[in-house]
Amino acid sequence: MRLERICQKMSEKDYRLTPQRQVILKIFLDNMDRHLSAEEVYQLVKKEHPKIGLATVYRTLDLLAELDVLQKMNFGDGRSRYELSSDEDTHHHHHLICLRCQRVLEFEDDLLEELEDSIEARSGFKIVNHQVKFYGYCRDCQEAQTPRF
Amino acid sequence: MRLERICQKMSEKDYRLTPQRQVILKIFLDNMDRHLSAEEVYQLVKKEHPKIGLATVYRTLDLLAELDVLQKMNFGDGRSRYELSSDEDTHHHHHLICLRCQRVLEFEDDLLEELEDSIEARSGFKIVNHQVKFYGYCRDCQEAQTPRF
DNA sequence: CCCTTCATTGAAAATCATTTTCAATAGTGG
DNA sequence: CCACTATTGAAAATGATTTTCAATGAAGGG
Repeated sequence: MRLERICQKMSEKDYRLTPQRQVILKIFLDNMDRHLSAEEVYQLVKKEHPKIGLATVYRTLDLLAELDVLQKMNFGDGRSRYELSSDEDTHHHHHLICLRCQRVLEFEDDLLEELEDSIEARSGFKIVNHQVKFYGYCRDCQEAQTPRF
Repeated sequence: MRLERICQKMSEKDYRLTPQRQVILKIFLDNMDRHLSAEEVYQLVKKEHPKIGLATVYRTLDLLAELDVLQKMNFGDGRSRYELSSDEDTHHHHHLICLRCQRVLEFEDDLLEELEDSIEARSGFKIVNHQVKFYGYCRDCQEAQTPRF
């Protein structure tokens, strides 16, 4: 999502784009490929804004998730992770989580649309969002001989 | 999953089927349609086995999830939830989570198989499991006029 | 049987992520 | 410049889950 659109969303609801929030947003714009936890964001933010509090990070992440600027997700490691939302509707991707190295890969795909339509038609449930995670083994770990666990 | 198969899995790894574990398993066999949290399991177990400790519940849930007897899942309400695994491979279902009433509906479906195959072919990632959640509004809540939030 | 061993248990304490409280700060509109 | 309210940082509180530890108990060997 572009910064302009984000600012628009924030001012629509009378939220201020404070320096702390700017820094946090920048973290996400600079790390589009990562799925950051609150603690990780905190560590990154502190480099530019050392006196920020962890609570502010949590509050900002909540706020941005509320605005749909961030997607809050759970990869089963006991903490929430966040990534920038894709630009309205387009650009769908799923997460492939490696059971061996714990890496999270992204995978572009639109096929889920059909599935959603089919479910809506059959169940009467109106779907507005989804979260899909595939667990398995990435290419590297399939080849690796050494079991890690 | 049938009890027999579960016992088999446990003895394979030298785990004992203690009374506490039996009661917990029974809870799941008697509540196949629910997605119980540890606390909920604890409350149900206490009726039959009042002096069980919460820690034992957590330990047993971990153990059963480890054995793939239970699926550990997260519906975003801050606690893990568990359900009996379906019998090997067959019987796939997804979860439809209502954003208004928070109810979790189940939906039978096999269409994801194709998607998995397609992803495996294109990404080289070997998928062994998946977790799919659809967020939206159930039939009742679509009709309801009163917004809940 | 009795004894040793080791998994299991309950209760309490500890941990960890997240949320709340509260007083201080800082933008904004007048 | 003032008043109002959003926002912040630090500390305390919360809530789920995990760990610790001593006590219990089942299983096998002698």
